[in-house]
Amino acid sequence: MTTETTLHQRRRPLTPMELSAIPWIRLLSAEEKDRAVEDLKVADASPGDMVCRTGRPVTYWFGVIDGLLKMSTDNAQGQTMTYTGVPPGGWFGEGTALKRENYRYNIQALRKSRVAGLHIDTFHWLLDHSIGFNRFVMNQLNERLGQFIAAREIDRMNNPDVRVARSLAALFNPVLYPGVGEVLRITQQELAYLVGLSRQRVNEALTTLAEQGSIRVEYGGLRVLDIAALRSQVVLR
DNA sequence: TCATTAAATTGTT
DNA sequence: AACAATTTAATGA
Repeated sequence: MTTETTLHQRRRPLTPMELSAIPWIRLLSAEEKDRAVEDLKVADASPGDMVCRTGRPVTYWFGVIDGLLKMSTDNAQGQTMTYTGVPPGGWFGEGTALKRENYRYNIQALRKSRVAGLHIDTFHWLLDHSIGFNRFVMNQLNERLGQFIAAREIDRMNNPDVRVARSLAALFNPVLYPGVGEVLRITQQELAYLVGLSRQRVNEALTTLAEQGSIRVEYGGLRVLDIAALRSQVVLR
């Protein structure tokens, strides 16, 4: 089930195409950019691969170039709690990286993904030198706070259609996940894992949302037509 | 490039 | 959980 392959193997430098998928690069000065690019590494993760584990010391600040990751923790009872999915353009772990603590969650690939890593020392160097980078991180922290508050609401809702809608709205967040365009590449099975519902129920919810005109269901992905409608889903019955 | 085949994903029960 | 239908990806001429 859980492959032990980690990012520490199979690391390689970035291609120009991959660099363009990193949202904060453009905010740096030439000197800062050189330093960041020199340090950046990418690795391919297969489904089930752990990108980082709870309790491990932070060595990298991670971002998703392509694919889909899952952020979760295991509670005392041994049950896995999934917090959110991380689609392309998403960067995470800055909270723990700031404090040089240990990772507080597991990050696992849901599908074949390409993950970038910036060493924590370079992360701190950028914080010390780049205003643009600071702005990015601050914005990121603020946006994520809003998302986690929204996530609490989602958890307290029992209506599956609304849960799916709100979770989707979160994944389509353009600030946190600028790599996601009009179409989010995600299978209904993957969404089911993230939301904690059966694939059948997710399929039903997606059909309902499509009928309402807020999304369009496509093979291997979902197209957003009305993000506001997704966010403001109300429990109807 | 095209046709065939295998694999993945979806829709439904 | 199982199944058929549909779409995409892979293969090889």
